Amino acid sequence: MKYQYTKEFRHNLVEWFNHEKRDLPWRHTSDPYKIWVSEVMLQQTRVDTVIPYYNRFLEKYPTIHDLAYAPQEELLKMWEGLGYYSRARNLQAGVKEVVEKYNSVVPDNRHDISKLKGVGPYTAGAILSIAYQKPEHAVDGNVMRVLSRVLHIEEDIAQPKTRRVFEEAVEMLIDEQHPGDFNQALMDLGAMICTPTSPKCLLCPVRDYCIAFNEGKADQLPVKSKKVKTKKVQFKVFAAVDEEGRYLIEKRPSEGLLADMWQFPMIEINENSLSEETLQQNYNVEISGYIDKELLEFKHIFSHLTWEMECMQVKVVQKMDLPENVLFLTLEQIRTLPMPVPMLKILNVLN
DNA sequence: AAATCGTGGAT
DNA sequence: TATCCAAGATT
Repeated sequence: MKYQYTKEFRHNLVEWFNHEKRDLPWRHTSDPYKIWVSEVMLQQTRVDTVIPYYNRFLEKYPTIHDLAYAPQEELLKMWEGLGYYSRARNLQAGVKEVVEKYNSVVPDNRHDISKLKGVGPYTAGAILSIAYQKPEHAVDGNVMRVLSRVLHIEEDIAQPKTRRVFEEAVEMLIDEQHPGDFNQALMDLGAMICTPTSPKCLLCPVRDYCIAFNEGKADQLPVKSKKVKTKKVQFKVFAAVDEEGRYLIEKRPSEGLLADMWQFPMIEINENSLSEETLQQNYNVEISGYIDKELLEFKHIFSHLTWEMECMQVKVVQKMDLPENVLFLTLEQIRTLPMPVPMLKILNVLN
C-alpha cells in the first residue's frame, strides 16, 4: 500500500472500531492481568464460548496473586470444558513468575513478556498493545485473513514462517497513537465483516484500500493448505462400581493429551485380548458381574484424533493395592474433579 | 517444520 | 456426515 493511503486506512479502521466494536467483558478493564487471562482463553476459542468462563474465572481469581497460588485441581476445574488444558497450567506458571520475579507487575516489553509460559508472539503483542498502548503487532488468524485480502498476500497462512510477513505488514500499518484499538479493530473486522466465507465487503470500512475486493478476489484469500484428517482409536470404558457405590477413577499423566485430568478407566480395544481382563490386570481389581453392558456409546472428535467409546457399567471388587493416581470415589466426589468432556458425558448417565 | 493439544459451532 | 475452523503455543 502506498504510504499516503496508510494514514486513511488506519483512520477509517479505528473510526469504524470506535463505533461498531463489540461490548466484551475484557474491554471494561485495563488490568494487564485480566487482559492476559482473556487472551489466553481466546486462543483458538470462540468469543461466545469464552465469555462465561472469563467471568467465572475472574470472580474466582480477581487478582494476579489469587491465580498464582490457586490449587491446580481447582484451576483445572475452572478450565473444564474450555479445552487445551495446558493453557491453564502455563498461564498459572507465567502468572507465578510475574508475582515472584516482577513484583506482580506484568512486563511491558516484548523481550520480558515473551519469556513467560504460554505467552507467544500473538499474546505478547495483544497484552502490550491493549494494556500498555505499545505499538506492537498482534497477528492472529483474523489479522492474516484481513491483511491477506487488503494487501493481496498469497503466501500460505498455514506455514509458520508466513506469520512474519503479516507482522511486518502490521508494523507498517499500525496506528501508533491507538495501537490497542488498531489491533483489536483488525480482529473485530475479521470476526464481523471480513469473515472466512461470505465476507461482507459492502459494509467494510476499508474496502477502498482492499486490493482483493477491488479485483473481485476477496473470496479466494487467504491461501491456506489443508490439514490431515483425524486418526481413529477405539476404547472400552468402564464405570466400575464397588458395593459401596464408589467408582474406579484415575488421573491422567501430567504430560500430553488431557494432562492431569481425571477419567474412568479406558482400555484400547485389542484384537488379541479381552478388555475386561486388561482392566483387572492393570488396575488390580476383580470384575464380579455386569450391570449394564451397553451403558453408552459415542465418539469424541479431537483436533487430531477421534475416540470411539463403548462404555459399560460393571460390578467390581477392590483389591489391596491400587496403582498410583487411581481411586475409588463416590459420584459426588467425582463431580468435584476436573474431567474432559467425553468423561463428563459418561458421568451424566450415571446416578 | 510439522505434530500435538479440545471443544462446539457453522456451513 | 464431513470438513473447517476460532483472539496460538509448544516441542
